[in-house]
Amino acid sequence: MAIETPKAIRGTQDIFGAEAEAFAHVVETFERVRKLYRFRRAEMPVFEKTAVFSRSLGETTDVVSKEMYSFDDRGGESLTLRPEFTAGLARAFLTNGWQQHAPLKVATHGPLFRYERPQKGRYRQFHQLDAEIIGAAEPQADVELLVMADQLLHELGISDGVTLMLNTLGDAQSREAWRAALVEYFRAHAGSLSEDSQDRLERNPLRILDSKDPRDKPFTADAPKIDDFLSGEAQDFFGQVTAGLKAAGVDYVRAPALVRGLDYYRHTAFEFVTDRLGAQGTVLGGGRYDGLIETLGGAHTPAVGWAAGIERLAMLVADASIAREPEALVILPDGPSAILKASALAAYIRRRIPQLIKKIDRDRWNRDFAIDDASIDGTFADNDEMFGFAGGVELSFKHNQRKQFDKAKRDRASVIVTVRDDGDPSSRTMLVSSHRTQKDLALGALGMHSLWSLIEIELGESEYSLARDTRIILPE
RNA sequence: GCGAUCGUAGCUCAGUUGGUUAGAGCGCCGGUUUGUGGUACCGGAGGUCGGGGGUUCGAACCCCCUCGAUCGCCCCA
Repeated sequence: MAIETPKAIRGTQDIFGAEAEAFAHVVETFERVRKLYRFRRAEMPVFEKTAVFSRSLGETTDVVSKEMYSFDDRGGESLTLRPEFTAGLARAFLTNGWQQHAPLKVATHGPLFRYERPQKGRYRQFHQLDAEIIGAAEPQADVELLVMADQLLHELGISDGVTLMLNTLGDAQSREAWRAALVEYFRAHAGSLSEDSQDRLERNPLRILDSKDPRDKPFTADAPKIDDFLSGEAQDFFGQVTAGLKAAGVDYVRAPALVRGLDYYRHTAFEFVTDRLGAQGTVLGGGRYDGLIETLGGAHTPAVGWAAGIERLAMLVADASIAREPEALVILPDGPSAILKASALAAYIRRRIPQLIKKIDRDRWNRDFAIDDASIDGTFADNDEMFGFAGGVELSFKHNQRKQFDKAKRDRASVIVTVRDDGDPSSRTMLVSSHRTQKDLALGALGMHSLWSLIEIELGESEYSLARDTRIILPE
């Protein structure tokens, strides 16, 4: 009887290789930018009491009413796997006395769970980056978050084709008045609306504006505009947000129909949208949620935040082939007698490389900046590559020599070093086809190839003497 | 939750009026050759044709159910 291999759960993914590199690249870039903007790091549990989400998101929202992974634990308590970050973060803010840090700039990332129909860029276990400012009513907080999001996309190299869609929902009064006007307006045309929109009329009338159904289009154009219902304060607030964006040089498009799905949003609402991911075009979205903390029993605490889908960002990164698997220097023991020597060499190089990189960076720094301050403007761009080193040393231990060599090439080795035992007159080093392009080399990129040159010099006449008999095999 | 397309070796796929032991490339394992490893060649392992049921003398190919993926709707990151 054959043993059946259990299958992965629907909507989950196993990420590997280039995709995993892209995923990690997104997270690493986020961490760097988050520190740059001085957002503090937080980690929260993956599950909470169900009430944390049902109360803050709104009972009637799709997320709460049909997409949550909820279950009773052994004590009979209803728990839920987090479908989003904000509610759990708000709960943590209240239960840990984080109020003392307000306005608190926090960031986190990790897995979230939603029972939805899987599609490209949409999974049941998915991952988000998240940034929030809790306890700040100032529009400058909204601006800070948006500028940070914009920089993140730029640093990921995927800002082309991504547009910031911006809207305001006004304060609670403005939003309510607008909502009432919309209901009245659409109710007059209810008979002509799509079934979906007739349903939305009761549950979430704002969303009718977003409808893609051609039957709704004629009515959405003439629907009441939020701008006509904004209070003076709400107008002023939005004006300060847009002025802040202009001052920081962040482009946006006013999207009066943009409405976020969750009940807690007020004032600023925004999405960064791309047309390259089909129906899942929203890559980062968020807004202000001044009422949320109160729904969890806290004092009135204004807050803003956004979340971004790591999978979606990673797909854009992969399309732009920005993230590469690290290049390799491969060390092959040439026969069993050379195994120990090869591992000694690998250990030496691996320990030495971080110091060499520091030394190179320091030398370049001195060369570029110490000589002439006036040159600073021009040197930053030139030096982008020097911080991008991603290389590794692979010590091969497969027994078949031929396979070792073939595998090294498949793994895109920049340098292959074979090691033979002492006393073997044919001891030699081989440099095999550098896979870096001419352009990379011309830029003086810090690759495995150039690092190996330094190591060769260091080794000199040592016991390895690997630089002798060097042979270079040119790329095809 | 609704609609559409699809599901054949590890990967990419071929395989129609349903008919003998289901194929290719790449990968994997072994070997030969090449003046020392980028080549070429030989051989081998590996497939419940997503799963279950049905129609039929006989189905990878037809029908039903089911699971999964993809695309769209809904919703959202």
